Amino acid sequence: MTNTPTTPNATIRDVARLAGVSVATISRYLNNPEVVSEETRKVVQDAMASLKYVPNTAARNLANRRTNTIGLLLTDIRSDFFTPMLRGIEGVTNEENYRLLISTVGNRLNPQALPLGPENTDGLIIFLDTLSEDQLRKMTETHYPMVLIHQSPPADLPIPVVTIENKAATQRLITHLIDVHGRRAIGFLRGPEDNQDSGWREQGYRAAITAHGGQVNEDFVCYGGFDRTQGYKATLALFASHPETDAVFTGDDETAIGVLKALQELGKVVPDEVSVVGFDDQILSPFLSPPLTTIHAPTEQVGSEATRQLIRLIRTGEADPITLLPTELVIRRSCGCNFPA
Amino acid sequence: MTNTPTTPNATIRDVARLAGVSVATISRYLNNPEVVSEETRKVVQDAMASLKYVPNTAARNLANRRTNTIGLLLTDIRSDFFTPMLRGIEGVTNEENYRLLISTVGNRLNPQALPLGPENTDGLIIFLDTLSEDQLRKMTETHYPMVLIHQSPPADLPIPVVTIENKAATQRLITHLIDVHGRRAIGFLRGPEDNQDSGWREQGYRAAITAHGGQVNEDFVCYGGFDRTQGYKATLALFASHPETDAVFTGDDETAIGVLKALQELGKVVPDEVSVVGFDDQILSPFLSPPLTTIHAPTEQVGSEATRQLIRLIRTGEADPITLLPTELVIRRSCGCNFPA
DNA sequence: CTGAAAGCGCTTACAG
DNA sequence: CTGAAAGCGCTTACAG
Repeated sequence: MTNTPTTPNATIRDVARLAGVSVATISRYLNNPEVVSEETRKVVQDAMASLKYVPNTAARNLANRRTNTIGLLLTDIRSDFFTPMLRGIEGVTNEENYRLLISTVGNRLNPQALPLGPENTDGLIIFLDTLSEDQLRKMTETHYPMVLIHQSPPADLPIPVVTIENKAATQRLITHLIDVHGRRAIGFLRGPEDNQDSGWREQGYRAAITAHGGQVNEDFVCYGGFDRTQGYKATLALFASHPETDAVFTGDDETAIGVLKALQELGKVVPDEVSVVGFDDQILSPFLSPPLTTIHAPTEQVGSEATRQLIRLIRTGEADPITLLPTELVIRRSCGCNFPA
Repeated sequence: MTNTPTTPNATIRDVARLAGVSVATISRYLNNPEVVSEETRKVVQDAMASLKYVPNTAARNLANRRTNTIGLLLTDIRSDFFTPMLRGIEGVTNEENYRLLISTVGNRLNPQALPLGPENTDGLIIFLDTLSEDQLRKMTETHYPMVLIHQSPPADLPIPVVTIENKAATQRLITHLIDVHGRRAIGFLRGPEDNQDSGWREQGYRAAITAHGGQVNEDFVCYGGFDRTQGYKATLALFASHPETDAVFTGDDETAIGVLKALQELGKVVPDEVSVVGFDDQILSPFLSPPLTTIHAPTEQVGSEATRQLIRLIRTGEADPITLLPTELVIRRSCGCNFPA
């Protein structure tokens, strides 16, 4: 299958010639139609149409010193998490007439050559642990607009953050397990060591237990990745050492899948014998069996809000230092409640 | 939070001045270091480093008449399907040093203004039903490189396609239901009317039944979207009119979730009374209960292969007219086999 | 409301 | 191996 180049595209000069006006007028028509006289406008329109003229973006970017593009930097493209976030980002970029450039970087490897930067984007949305503190610091020095998602910047760097409310929601969830379902031995698969969301959730977990006069048994706080397999293994290990466990709270819904599988193998009936609750409310959560009680994280909004903040930062030089989006308890069946089937 | 612009970036001219050479030499160093003398190279390196020089992409693009960027055009960002595909695409663009621009367009609405085109990308990957035949035709006329995913072009348009093998795999799957599990009344939730994959799967379904001396009962072929809710409703309707149904084949795994839910409510035990099988092998499929027998679709490879074809088309003007990636039967529990738990 | 001209930051034949 | 100069296709003060 062959694709041979055709006649080169018409340029602004061609349009000007055909319309019998100057290139400046064409440019004005493009950027500010109302300053061009009604009559001229018509001629220009016709000329553009008959030449099928499409302005050259590179030339406009060069002359304007901006790219009208924002970048999204990720470590990888995985998980249910990613899709709604991207949808939120893409929705706003589309609305605001920005283009969206996406790139992954190996997790903090090869710190030099970033594929996205001032040379091709007006600003950057940075997801989670994508960049090292050092890189963030350098990029901040150049005043390149950036917004972080689900990660606070190093203390002295004024980079805006968009993330979700973790602690209060978790406290509410654990309190529900204690008050309504009488759970006492609540395992917590907290997630990765350095994940900030996990840290806040752990605070909520501890606060809930302490507030009920309990004391946190450190055996119940298990570290690990957000990952089905790890959830599966951690659950088996937890019940091996603490068979009295009567509830498992996982740092995300993804992990809950592994937990449910492990409990099934152990012959523990959920939720009769053991409650299972998660965090995120991913799209599959209502379809698990039993349907998962969890905290709804507004992931799509995180994406859209981060994009709005970034565009504001680009345009006005200002943004909210921190945006904390509200989360919400979603009661289903896996905690022990009677979820309408 | 404020972000004030800083001193403008160094240009090639600044570097040339500091290094005491011409801008042409700097440009050569950038594009073809080996043609610059060892000695000059050192001086240039130092100058670039001390000025923290970053070449301006817009200027390079303008001078080169290319963007080093490829575009991905979608109707929406949804489903488990999207993530692996994007991962495949992004992997190759990264490898080949292309940037990736992503945009959605409302499904064939507003046919004029595409956000992606020759003005900002060297070529385009087009997913499914994103563009009308008319648009494809116009863009083909300009010899703009494009590759279609999961959709053939109109007959006379030479646009390369990357998709998967649907028919043979489906025939194998249905044959398995008939031969191994003795199923005879196999409902088929085929998916959207105009989806080409669905069309091929339907051919496989019919071929399998016919090959076994059966006759296809048209009541068993149900149209609908790829969607849990529709799967749920279609299943209820199917069993209402045909309670003898002993298997359901859904056009994708997503829909199978709704099918399983409906069967549970109907009190039909899967797979003892009814087999359920899907297509795609999405990440959640092994975690459904029971684990889903399905056809594995190499979605990530579809993404990477489409990207390779596009880059080849851009660079050489040639690409394979059609790339059909192999699919594979994945036996789990929901068909009736004994899947190792 | 419109035009002439300089400039955006690079690349690349053409000479040497 | 290197430089001077034209060109890539736009935008935008400056005049008028």
